Amino acid sequence: MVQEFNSPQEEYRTTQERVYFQVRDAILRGKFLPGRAITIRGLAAELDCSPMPVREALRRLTSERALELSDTRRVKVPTMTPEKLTEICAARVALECQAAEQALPLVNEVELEKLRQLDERVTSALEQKDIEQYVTANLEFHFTLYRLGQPHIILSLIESLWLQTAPLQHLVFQRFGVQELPDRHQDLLAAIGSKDVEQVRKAIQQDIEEGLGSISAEELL
Amino acid sequence: MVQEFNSPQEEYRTTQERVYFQVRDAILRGKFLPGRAITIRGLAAELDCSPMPVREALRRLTSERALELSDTRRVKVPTMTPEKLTEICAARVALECQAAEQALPLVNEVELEKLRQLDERVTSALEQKDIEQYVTANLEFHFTLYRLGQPHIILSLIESLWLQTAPLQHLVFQRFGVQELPDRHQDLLAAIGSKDVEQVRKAIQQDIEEGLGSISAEELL
DNA sequence: ACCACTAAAATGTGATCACAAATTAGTGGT
DNA sequence: ACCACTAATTTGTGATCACATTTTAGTGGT
Repeated sequence: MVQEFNSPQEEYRTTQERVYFQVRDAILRGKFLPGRAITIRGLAAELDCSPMPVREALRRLTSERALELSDTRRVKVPTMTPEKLTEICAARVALECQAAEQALPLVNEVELEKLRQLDERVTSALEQKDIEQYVTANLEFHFTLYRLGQPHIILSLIESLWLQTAPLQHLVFQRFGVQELPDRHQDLLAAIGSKDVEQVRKAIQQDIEEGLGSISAEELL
Repeated sequence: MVQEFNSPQEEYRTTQERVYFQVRDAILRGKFLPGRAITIRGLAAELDCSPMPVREALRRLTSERALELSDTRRVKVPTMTPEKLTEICAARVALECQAAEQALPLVNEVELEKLRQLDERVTSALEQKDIEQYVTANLEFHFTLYRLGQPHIILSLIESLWLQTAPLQHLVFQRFGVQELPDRHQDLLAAIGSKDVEQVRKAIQQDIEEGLGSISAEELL
């Protein structure tokens, strides 16, 4: 098993917290396959701790719907269904538009420039077809914007939704690549620059619906 | 300690699940005071099990923000701040409008009648100033509507948001009563009856903002 | 009375153990 | 080869224990 987990650079207060973020990160990076079962003892061995902290971390991730419990109580990466995808899409539009609207008044030239740089990393990753880089940069682009309004509660809801689509997203990218992905960030950046709330909402909605819609079109295994 | 917890009528698959719902229910019914610490061993004794299931249930509720961890790792009922309240308000408007919109096409006469009956329970509870009854009926009214569209993911996000305001709501009701509460359900029912999406959204937004706004006006201790 | 300091009790975290249920491996029969 | 059946292993859950940290109670001094 090579480079499944990142070693934690930050210091965590508890083992459980460390495990939580390590597993969470692994999910976001597509290291788990949907449908594959995850074992407490297995993870504990890999992460060098007792089953105890793993249990709590998995319980936490399960309640965020990043993982799910099978009918036999086993923890696994959820498989996506068209219904779930539609719902996540709708929820993301609702919440991310709200977060962006909240952030908009706080965008100054410095922040806008930071966003432009992040967008360049996204497009550059797209050109090089670097999936890993694309996912990371795209995530940072969106969350850098949303974080401006300091929306703690809404942000954690949005994070939960991203966690839920991450495994599928990686699956699709690995099968079809990232070349077909549209880049709506330009529209978004322009809208932000002109402080046009309605345009920002439209751009975010398009970004989300085109991004996840293209997946919806493919078979969902 | 009298009638703090409901005895579980349904059968749960695990003790942890039973404890989770019991504590969750107690929070919704305002049995915990904001700021008061909750101890694992204390709950375990009250709920007649070992600390183990309690730990996992509390971890779960913490990740839903129904409870929070203090800097010394103790679990307590979160205290509300104006910032959090504003955020929850915005998130609820965004998500509940979405849920209602999704439910709207599925409302038939039977469902509408059920909603009317629930609304009567709400107004009746308001007249009798029965806080317990009002909270329960109001919750059922909203969630009966939202559940129609079968929005699993969005619904659990909304539930999380309601959980977060429950303790404060009870606190305010006990201090000021429920007489001043406006009843926007009539507008909502009318809008639903005429299948007017825009009116439904407006009614929900007003219901939420007036309900939580009146709290915001009071001091938040 | 009030406050700093200390000692005792209680608390959260993590490890280990026991056990029932589920999964996997193995076996024999057709 | 294929499938039903059984045995061995693995798994999740819950209980108990150990320990460092925090909280509370108690004490003495001003």
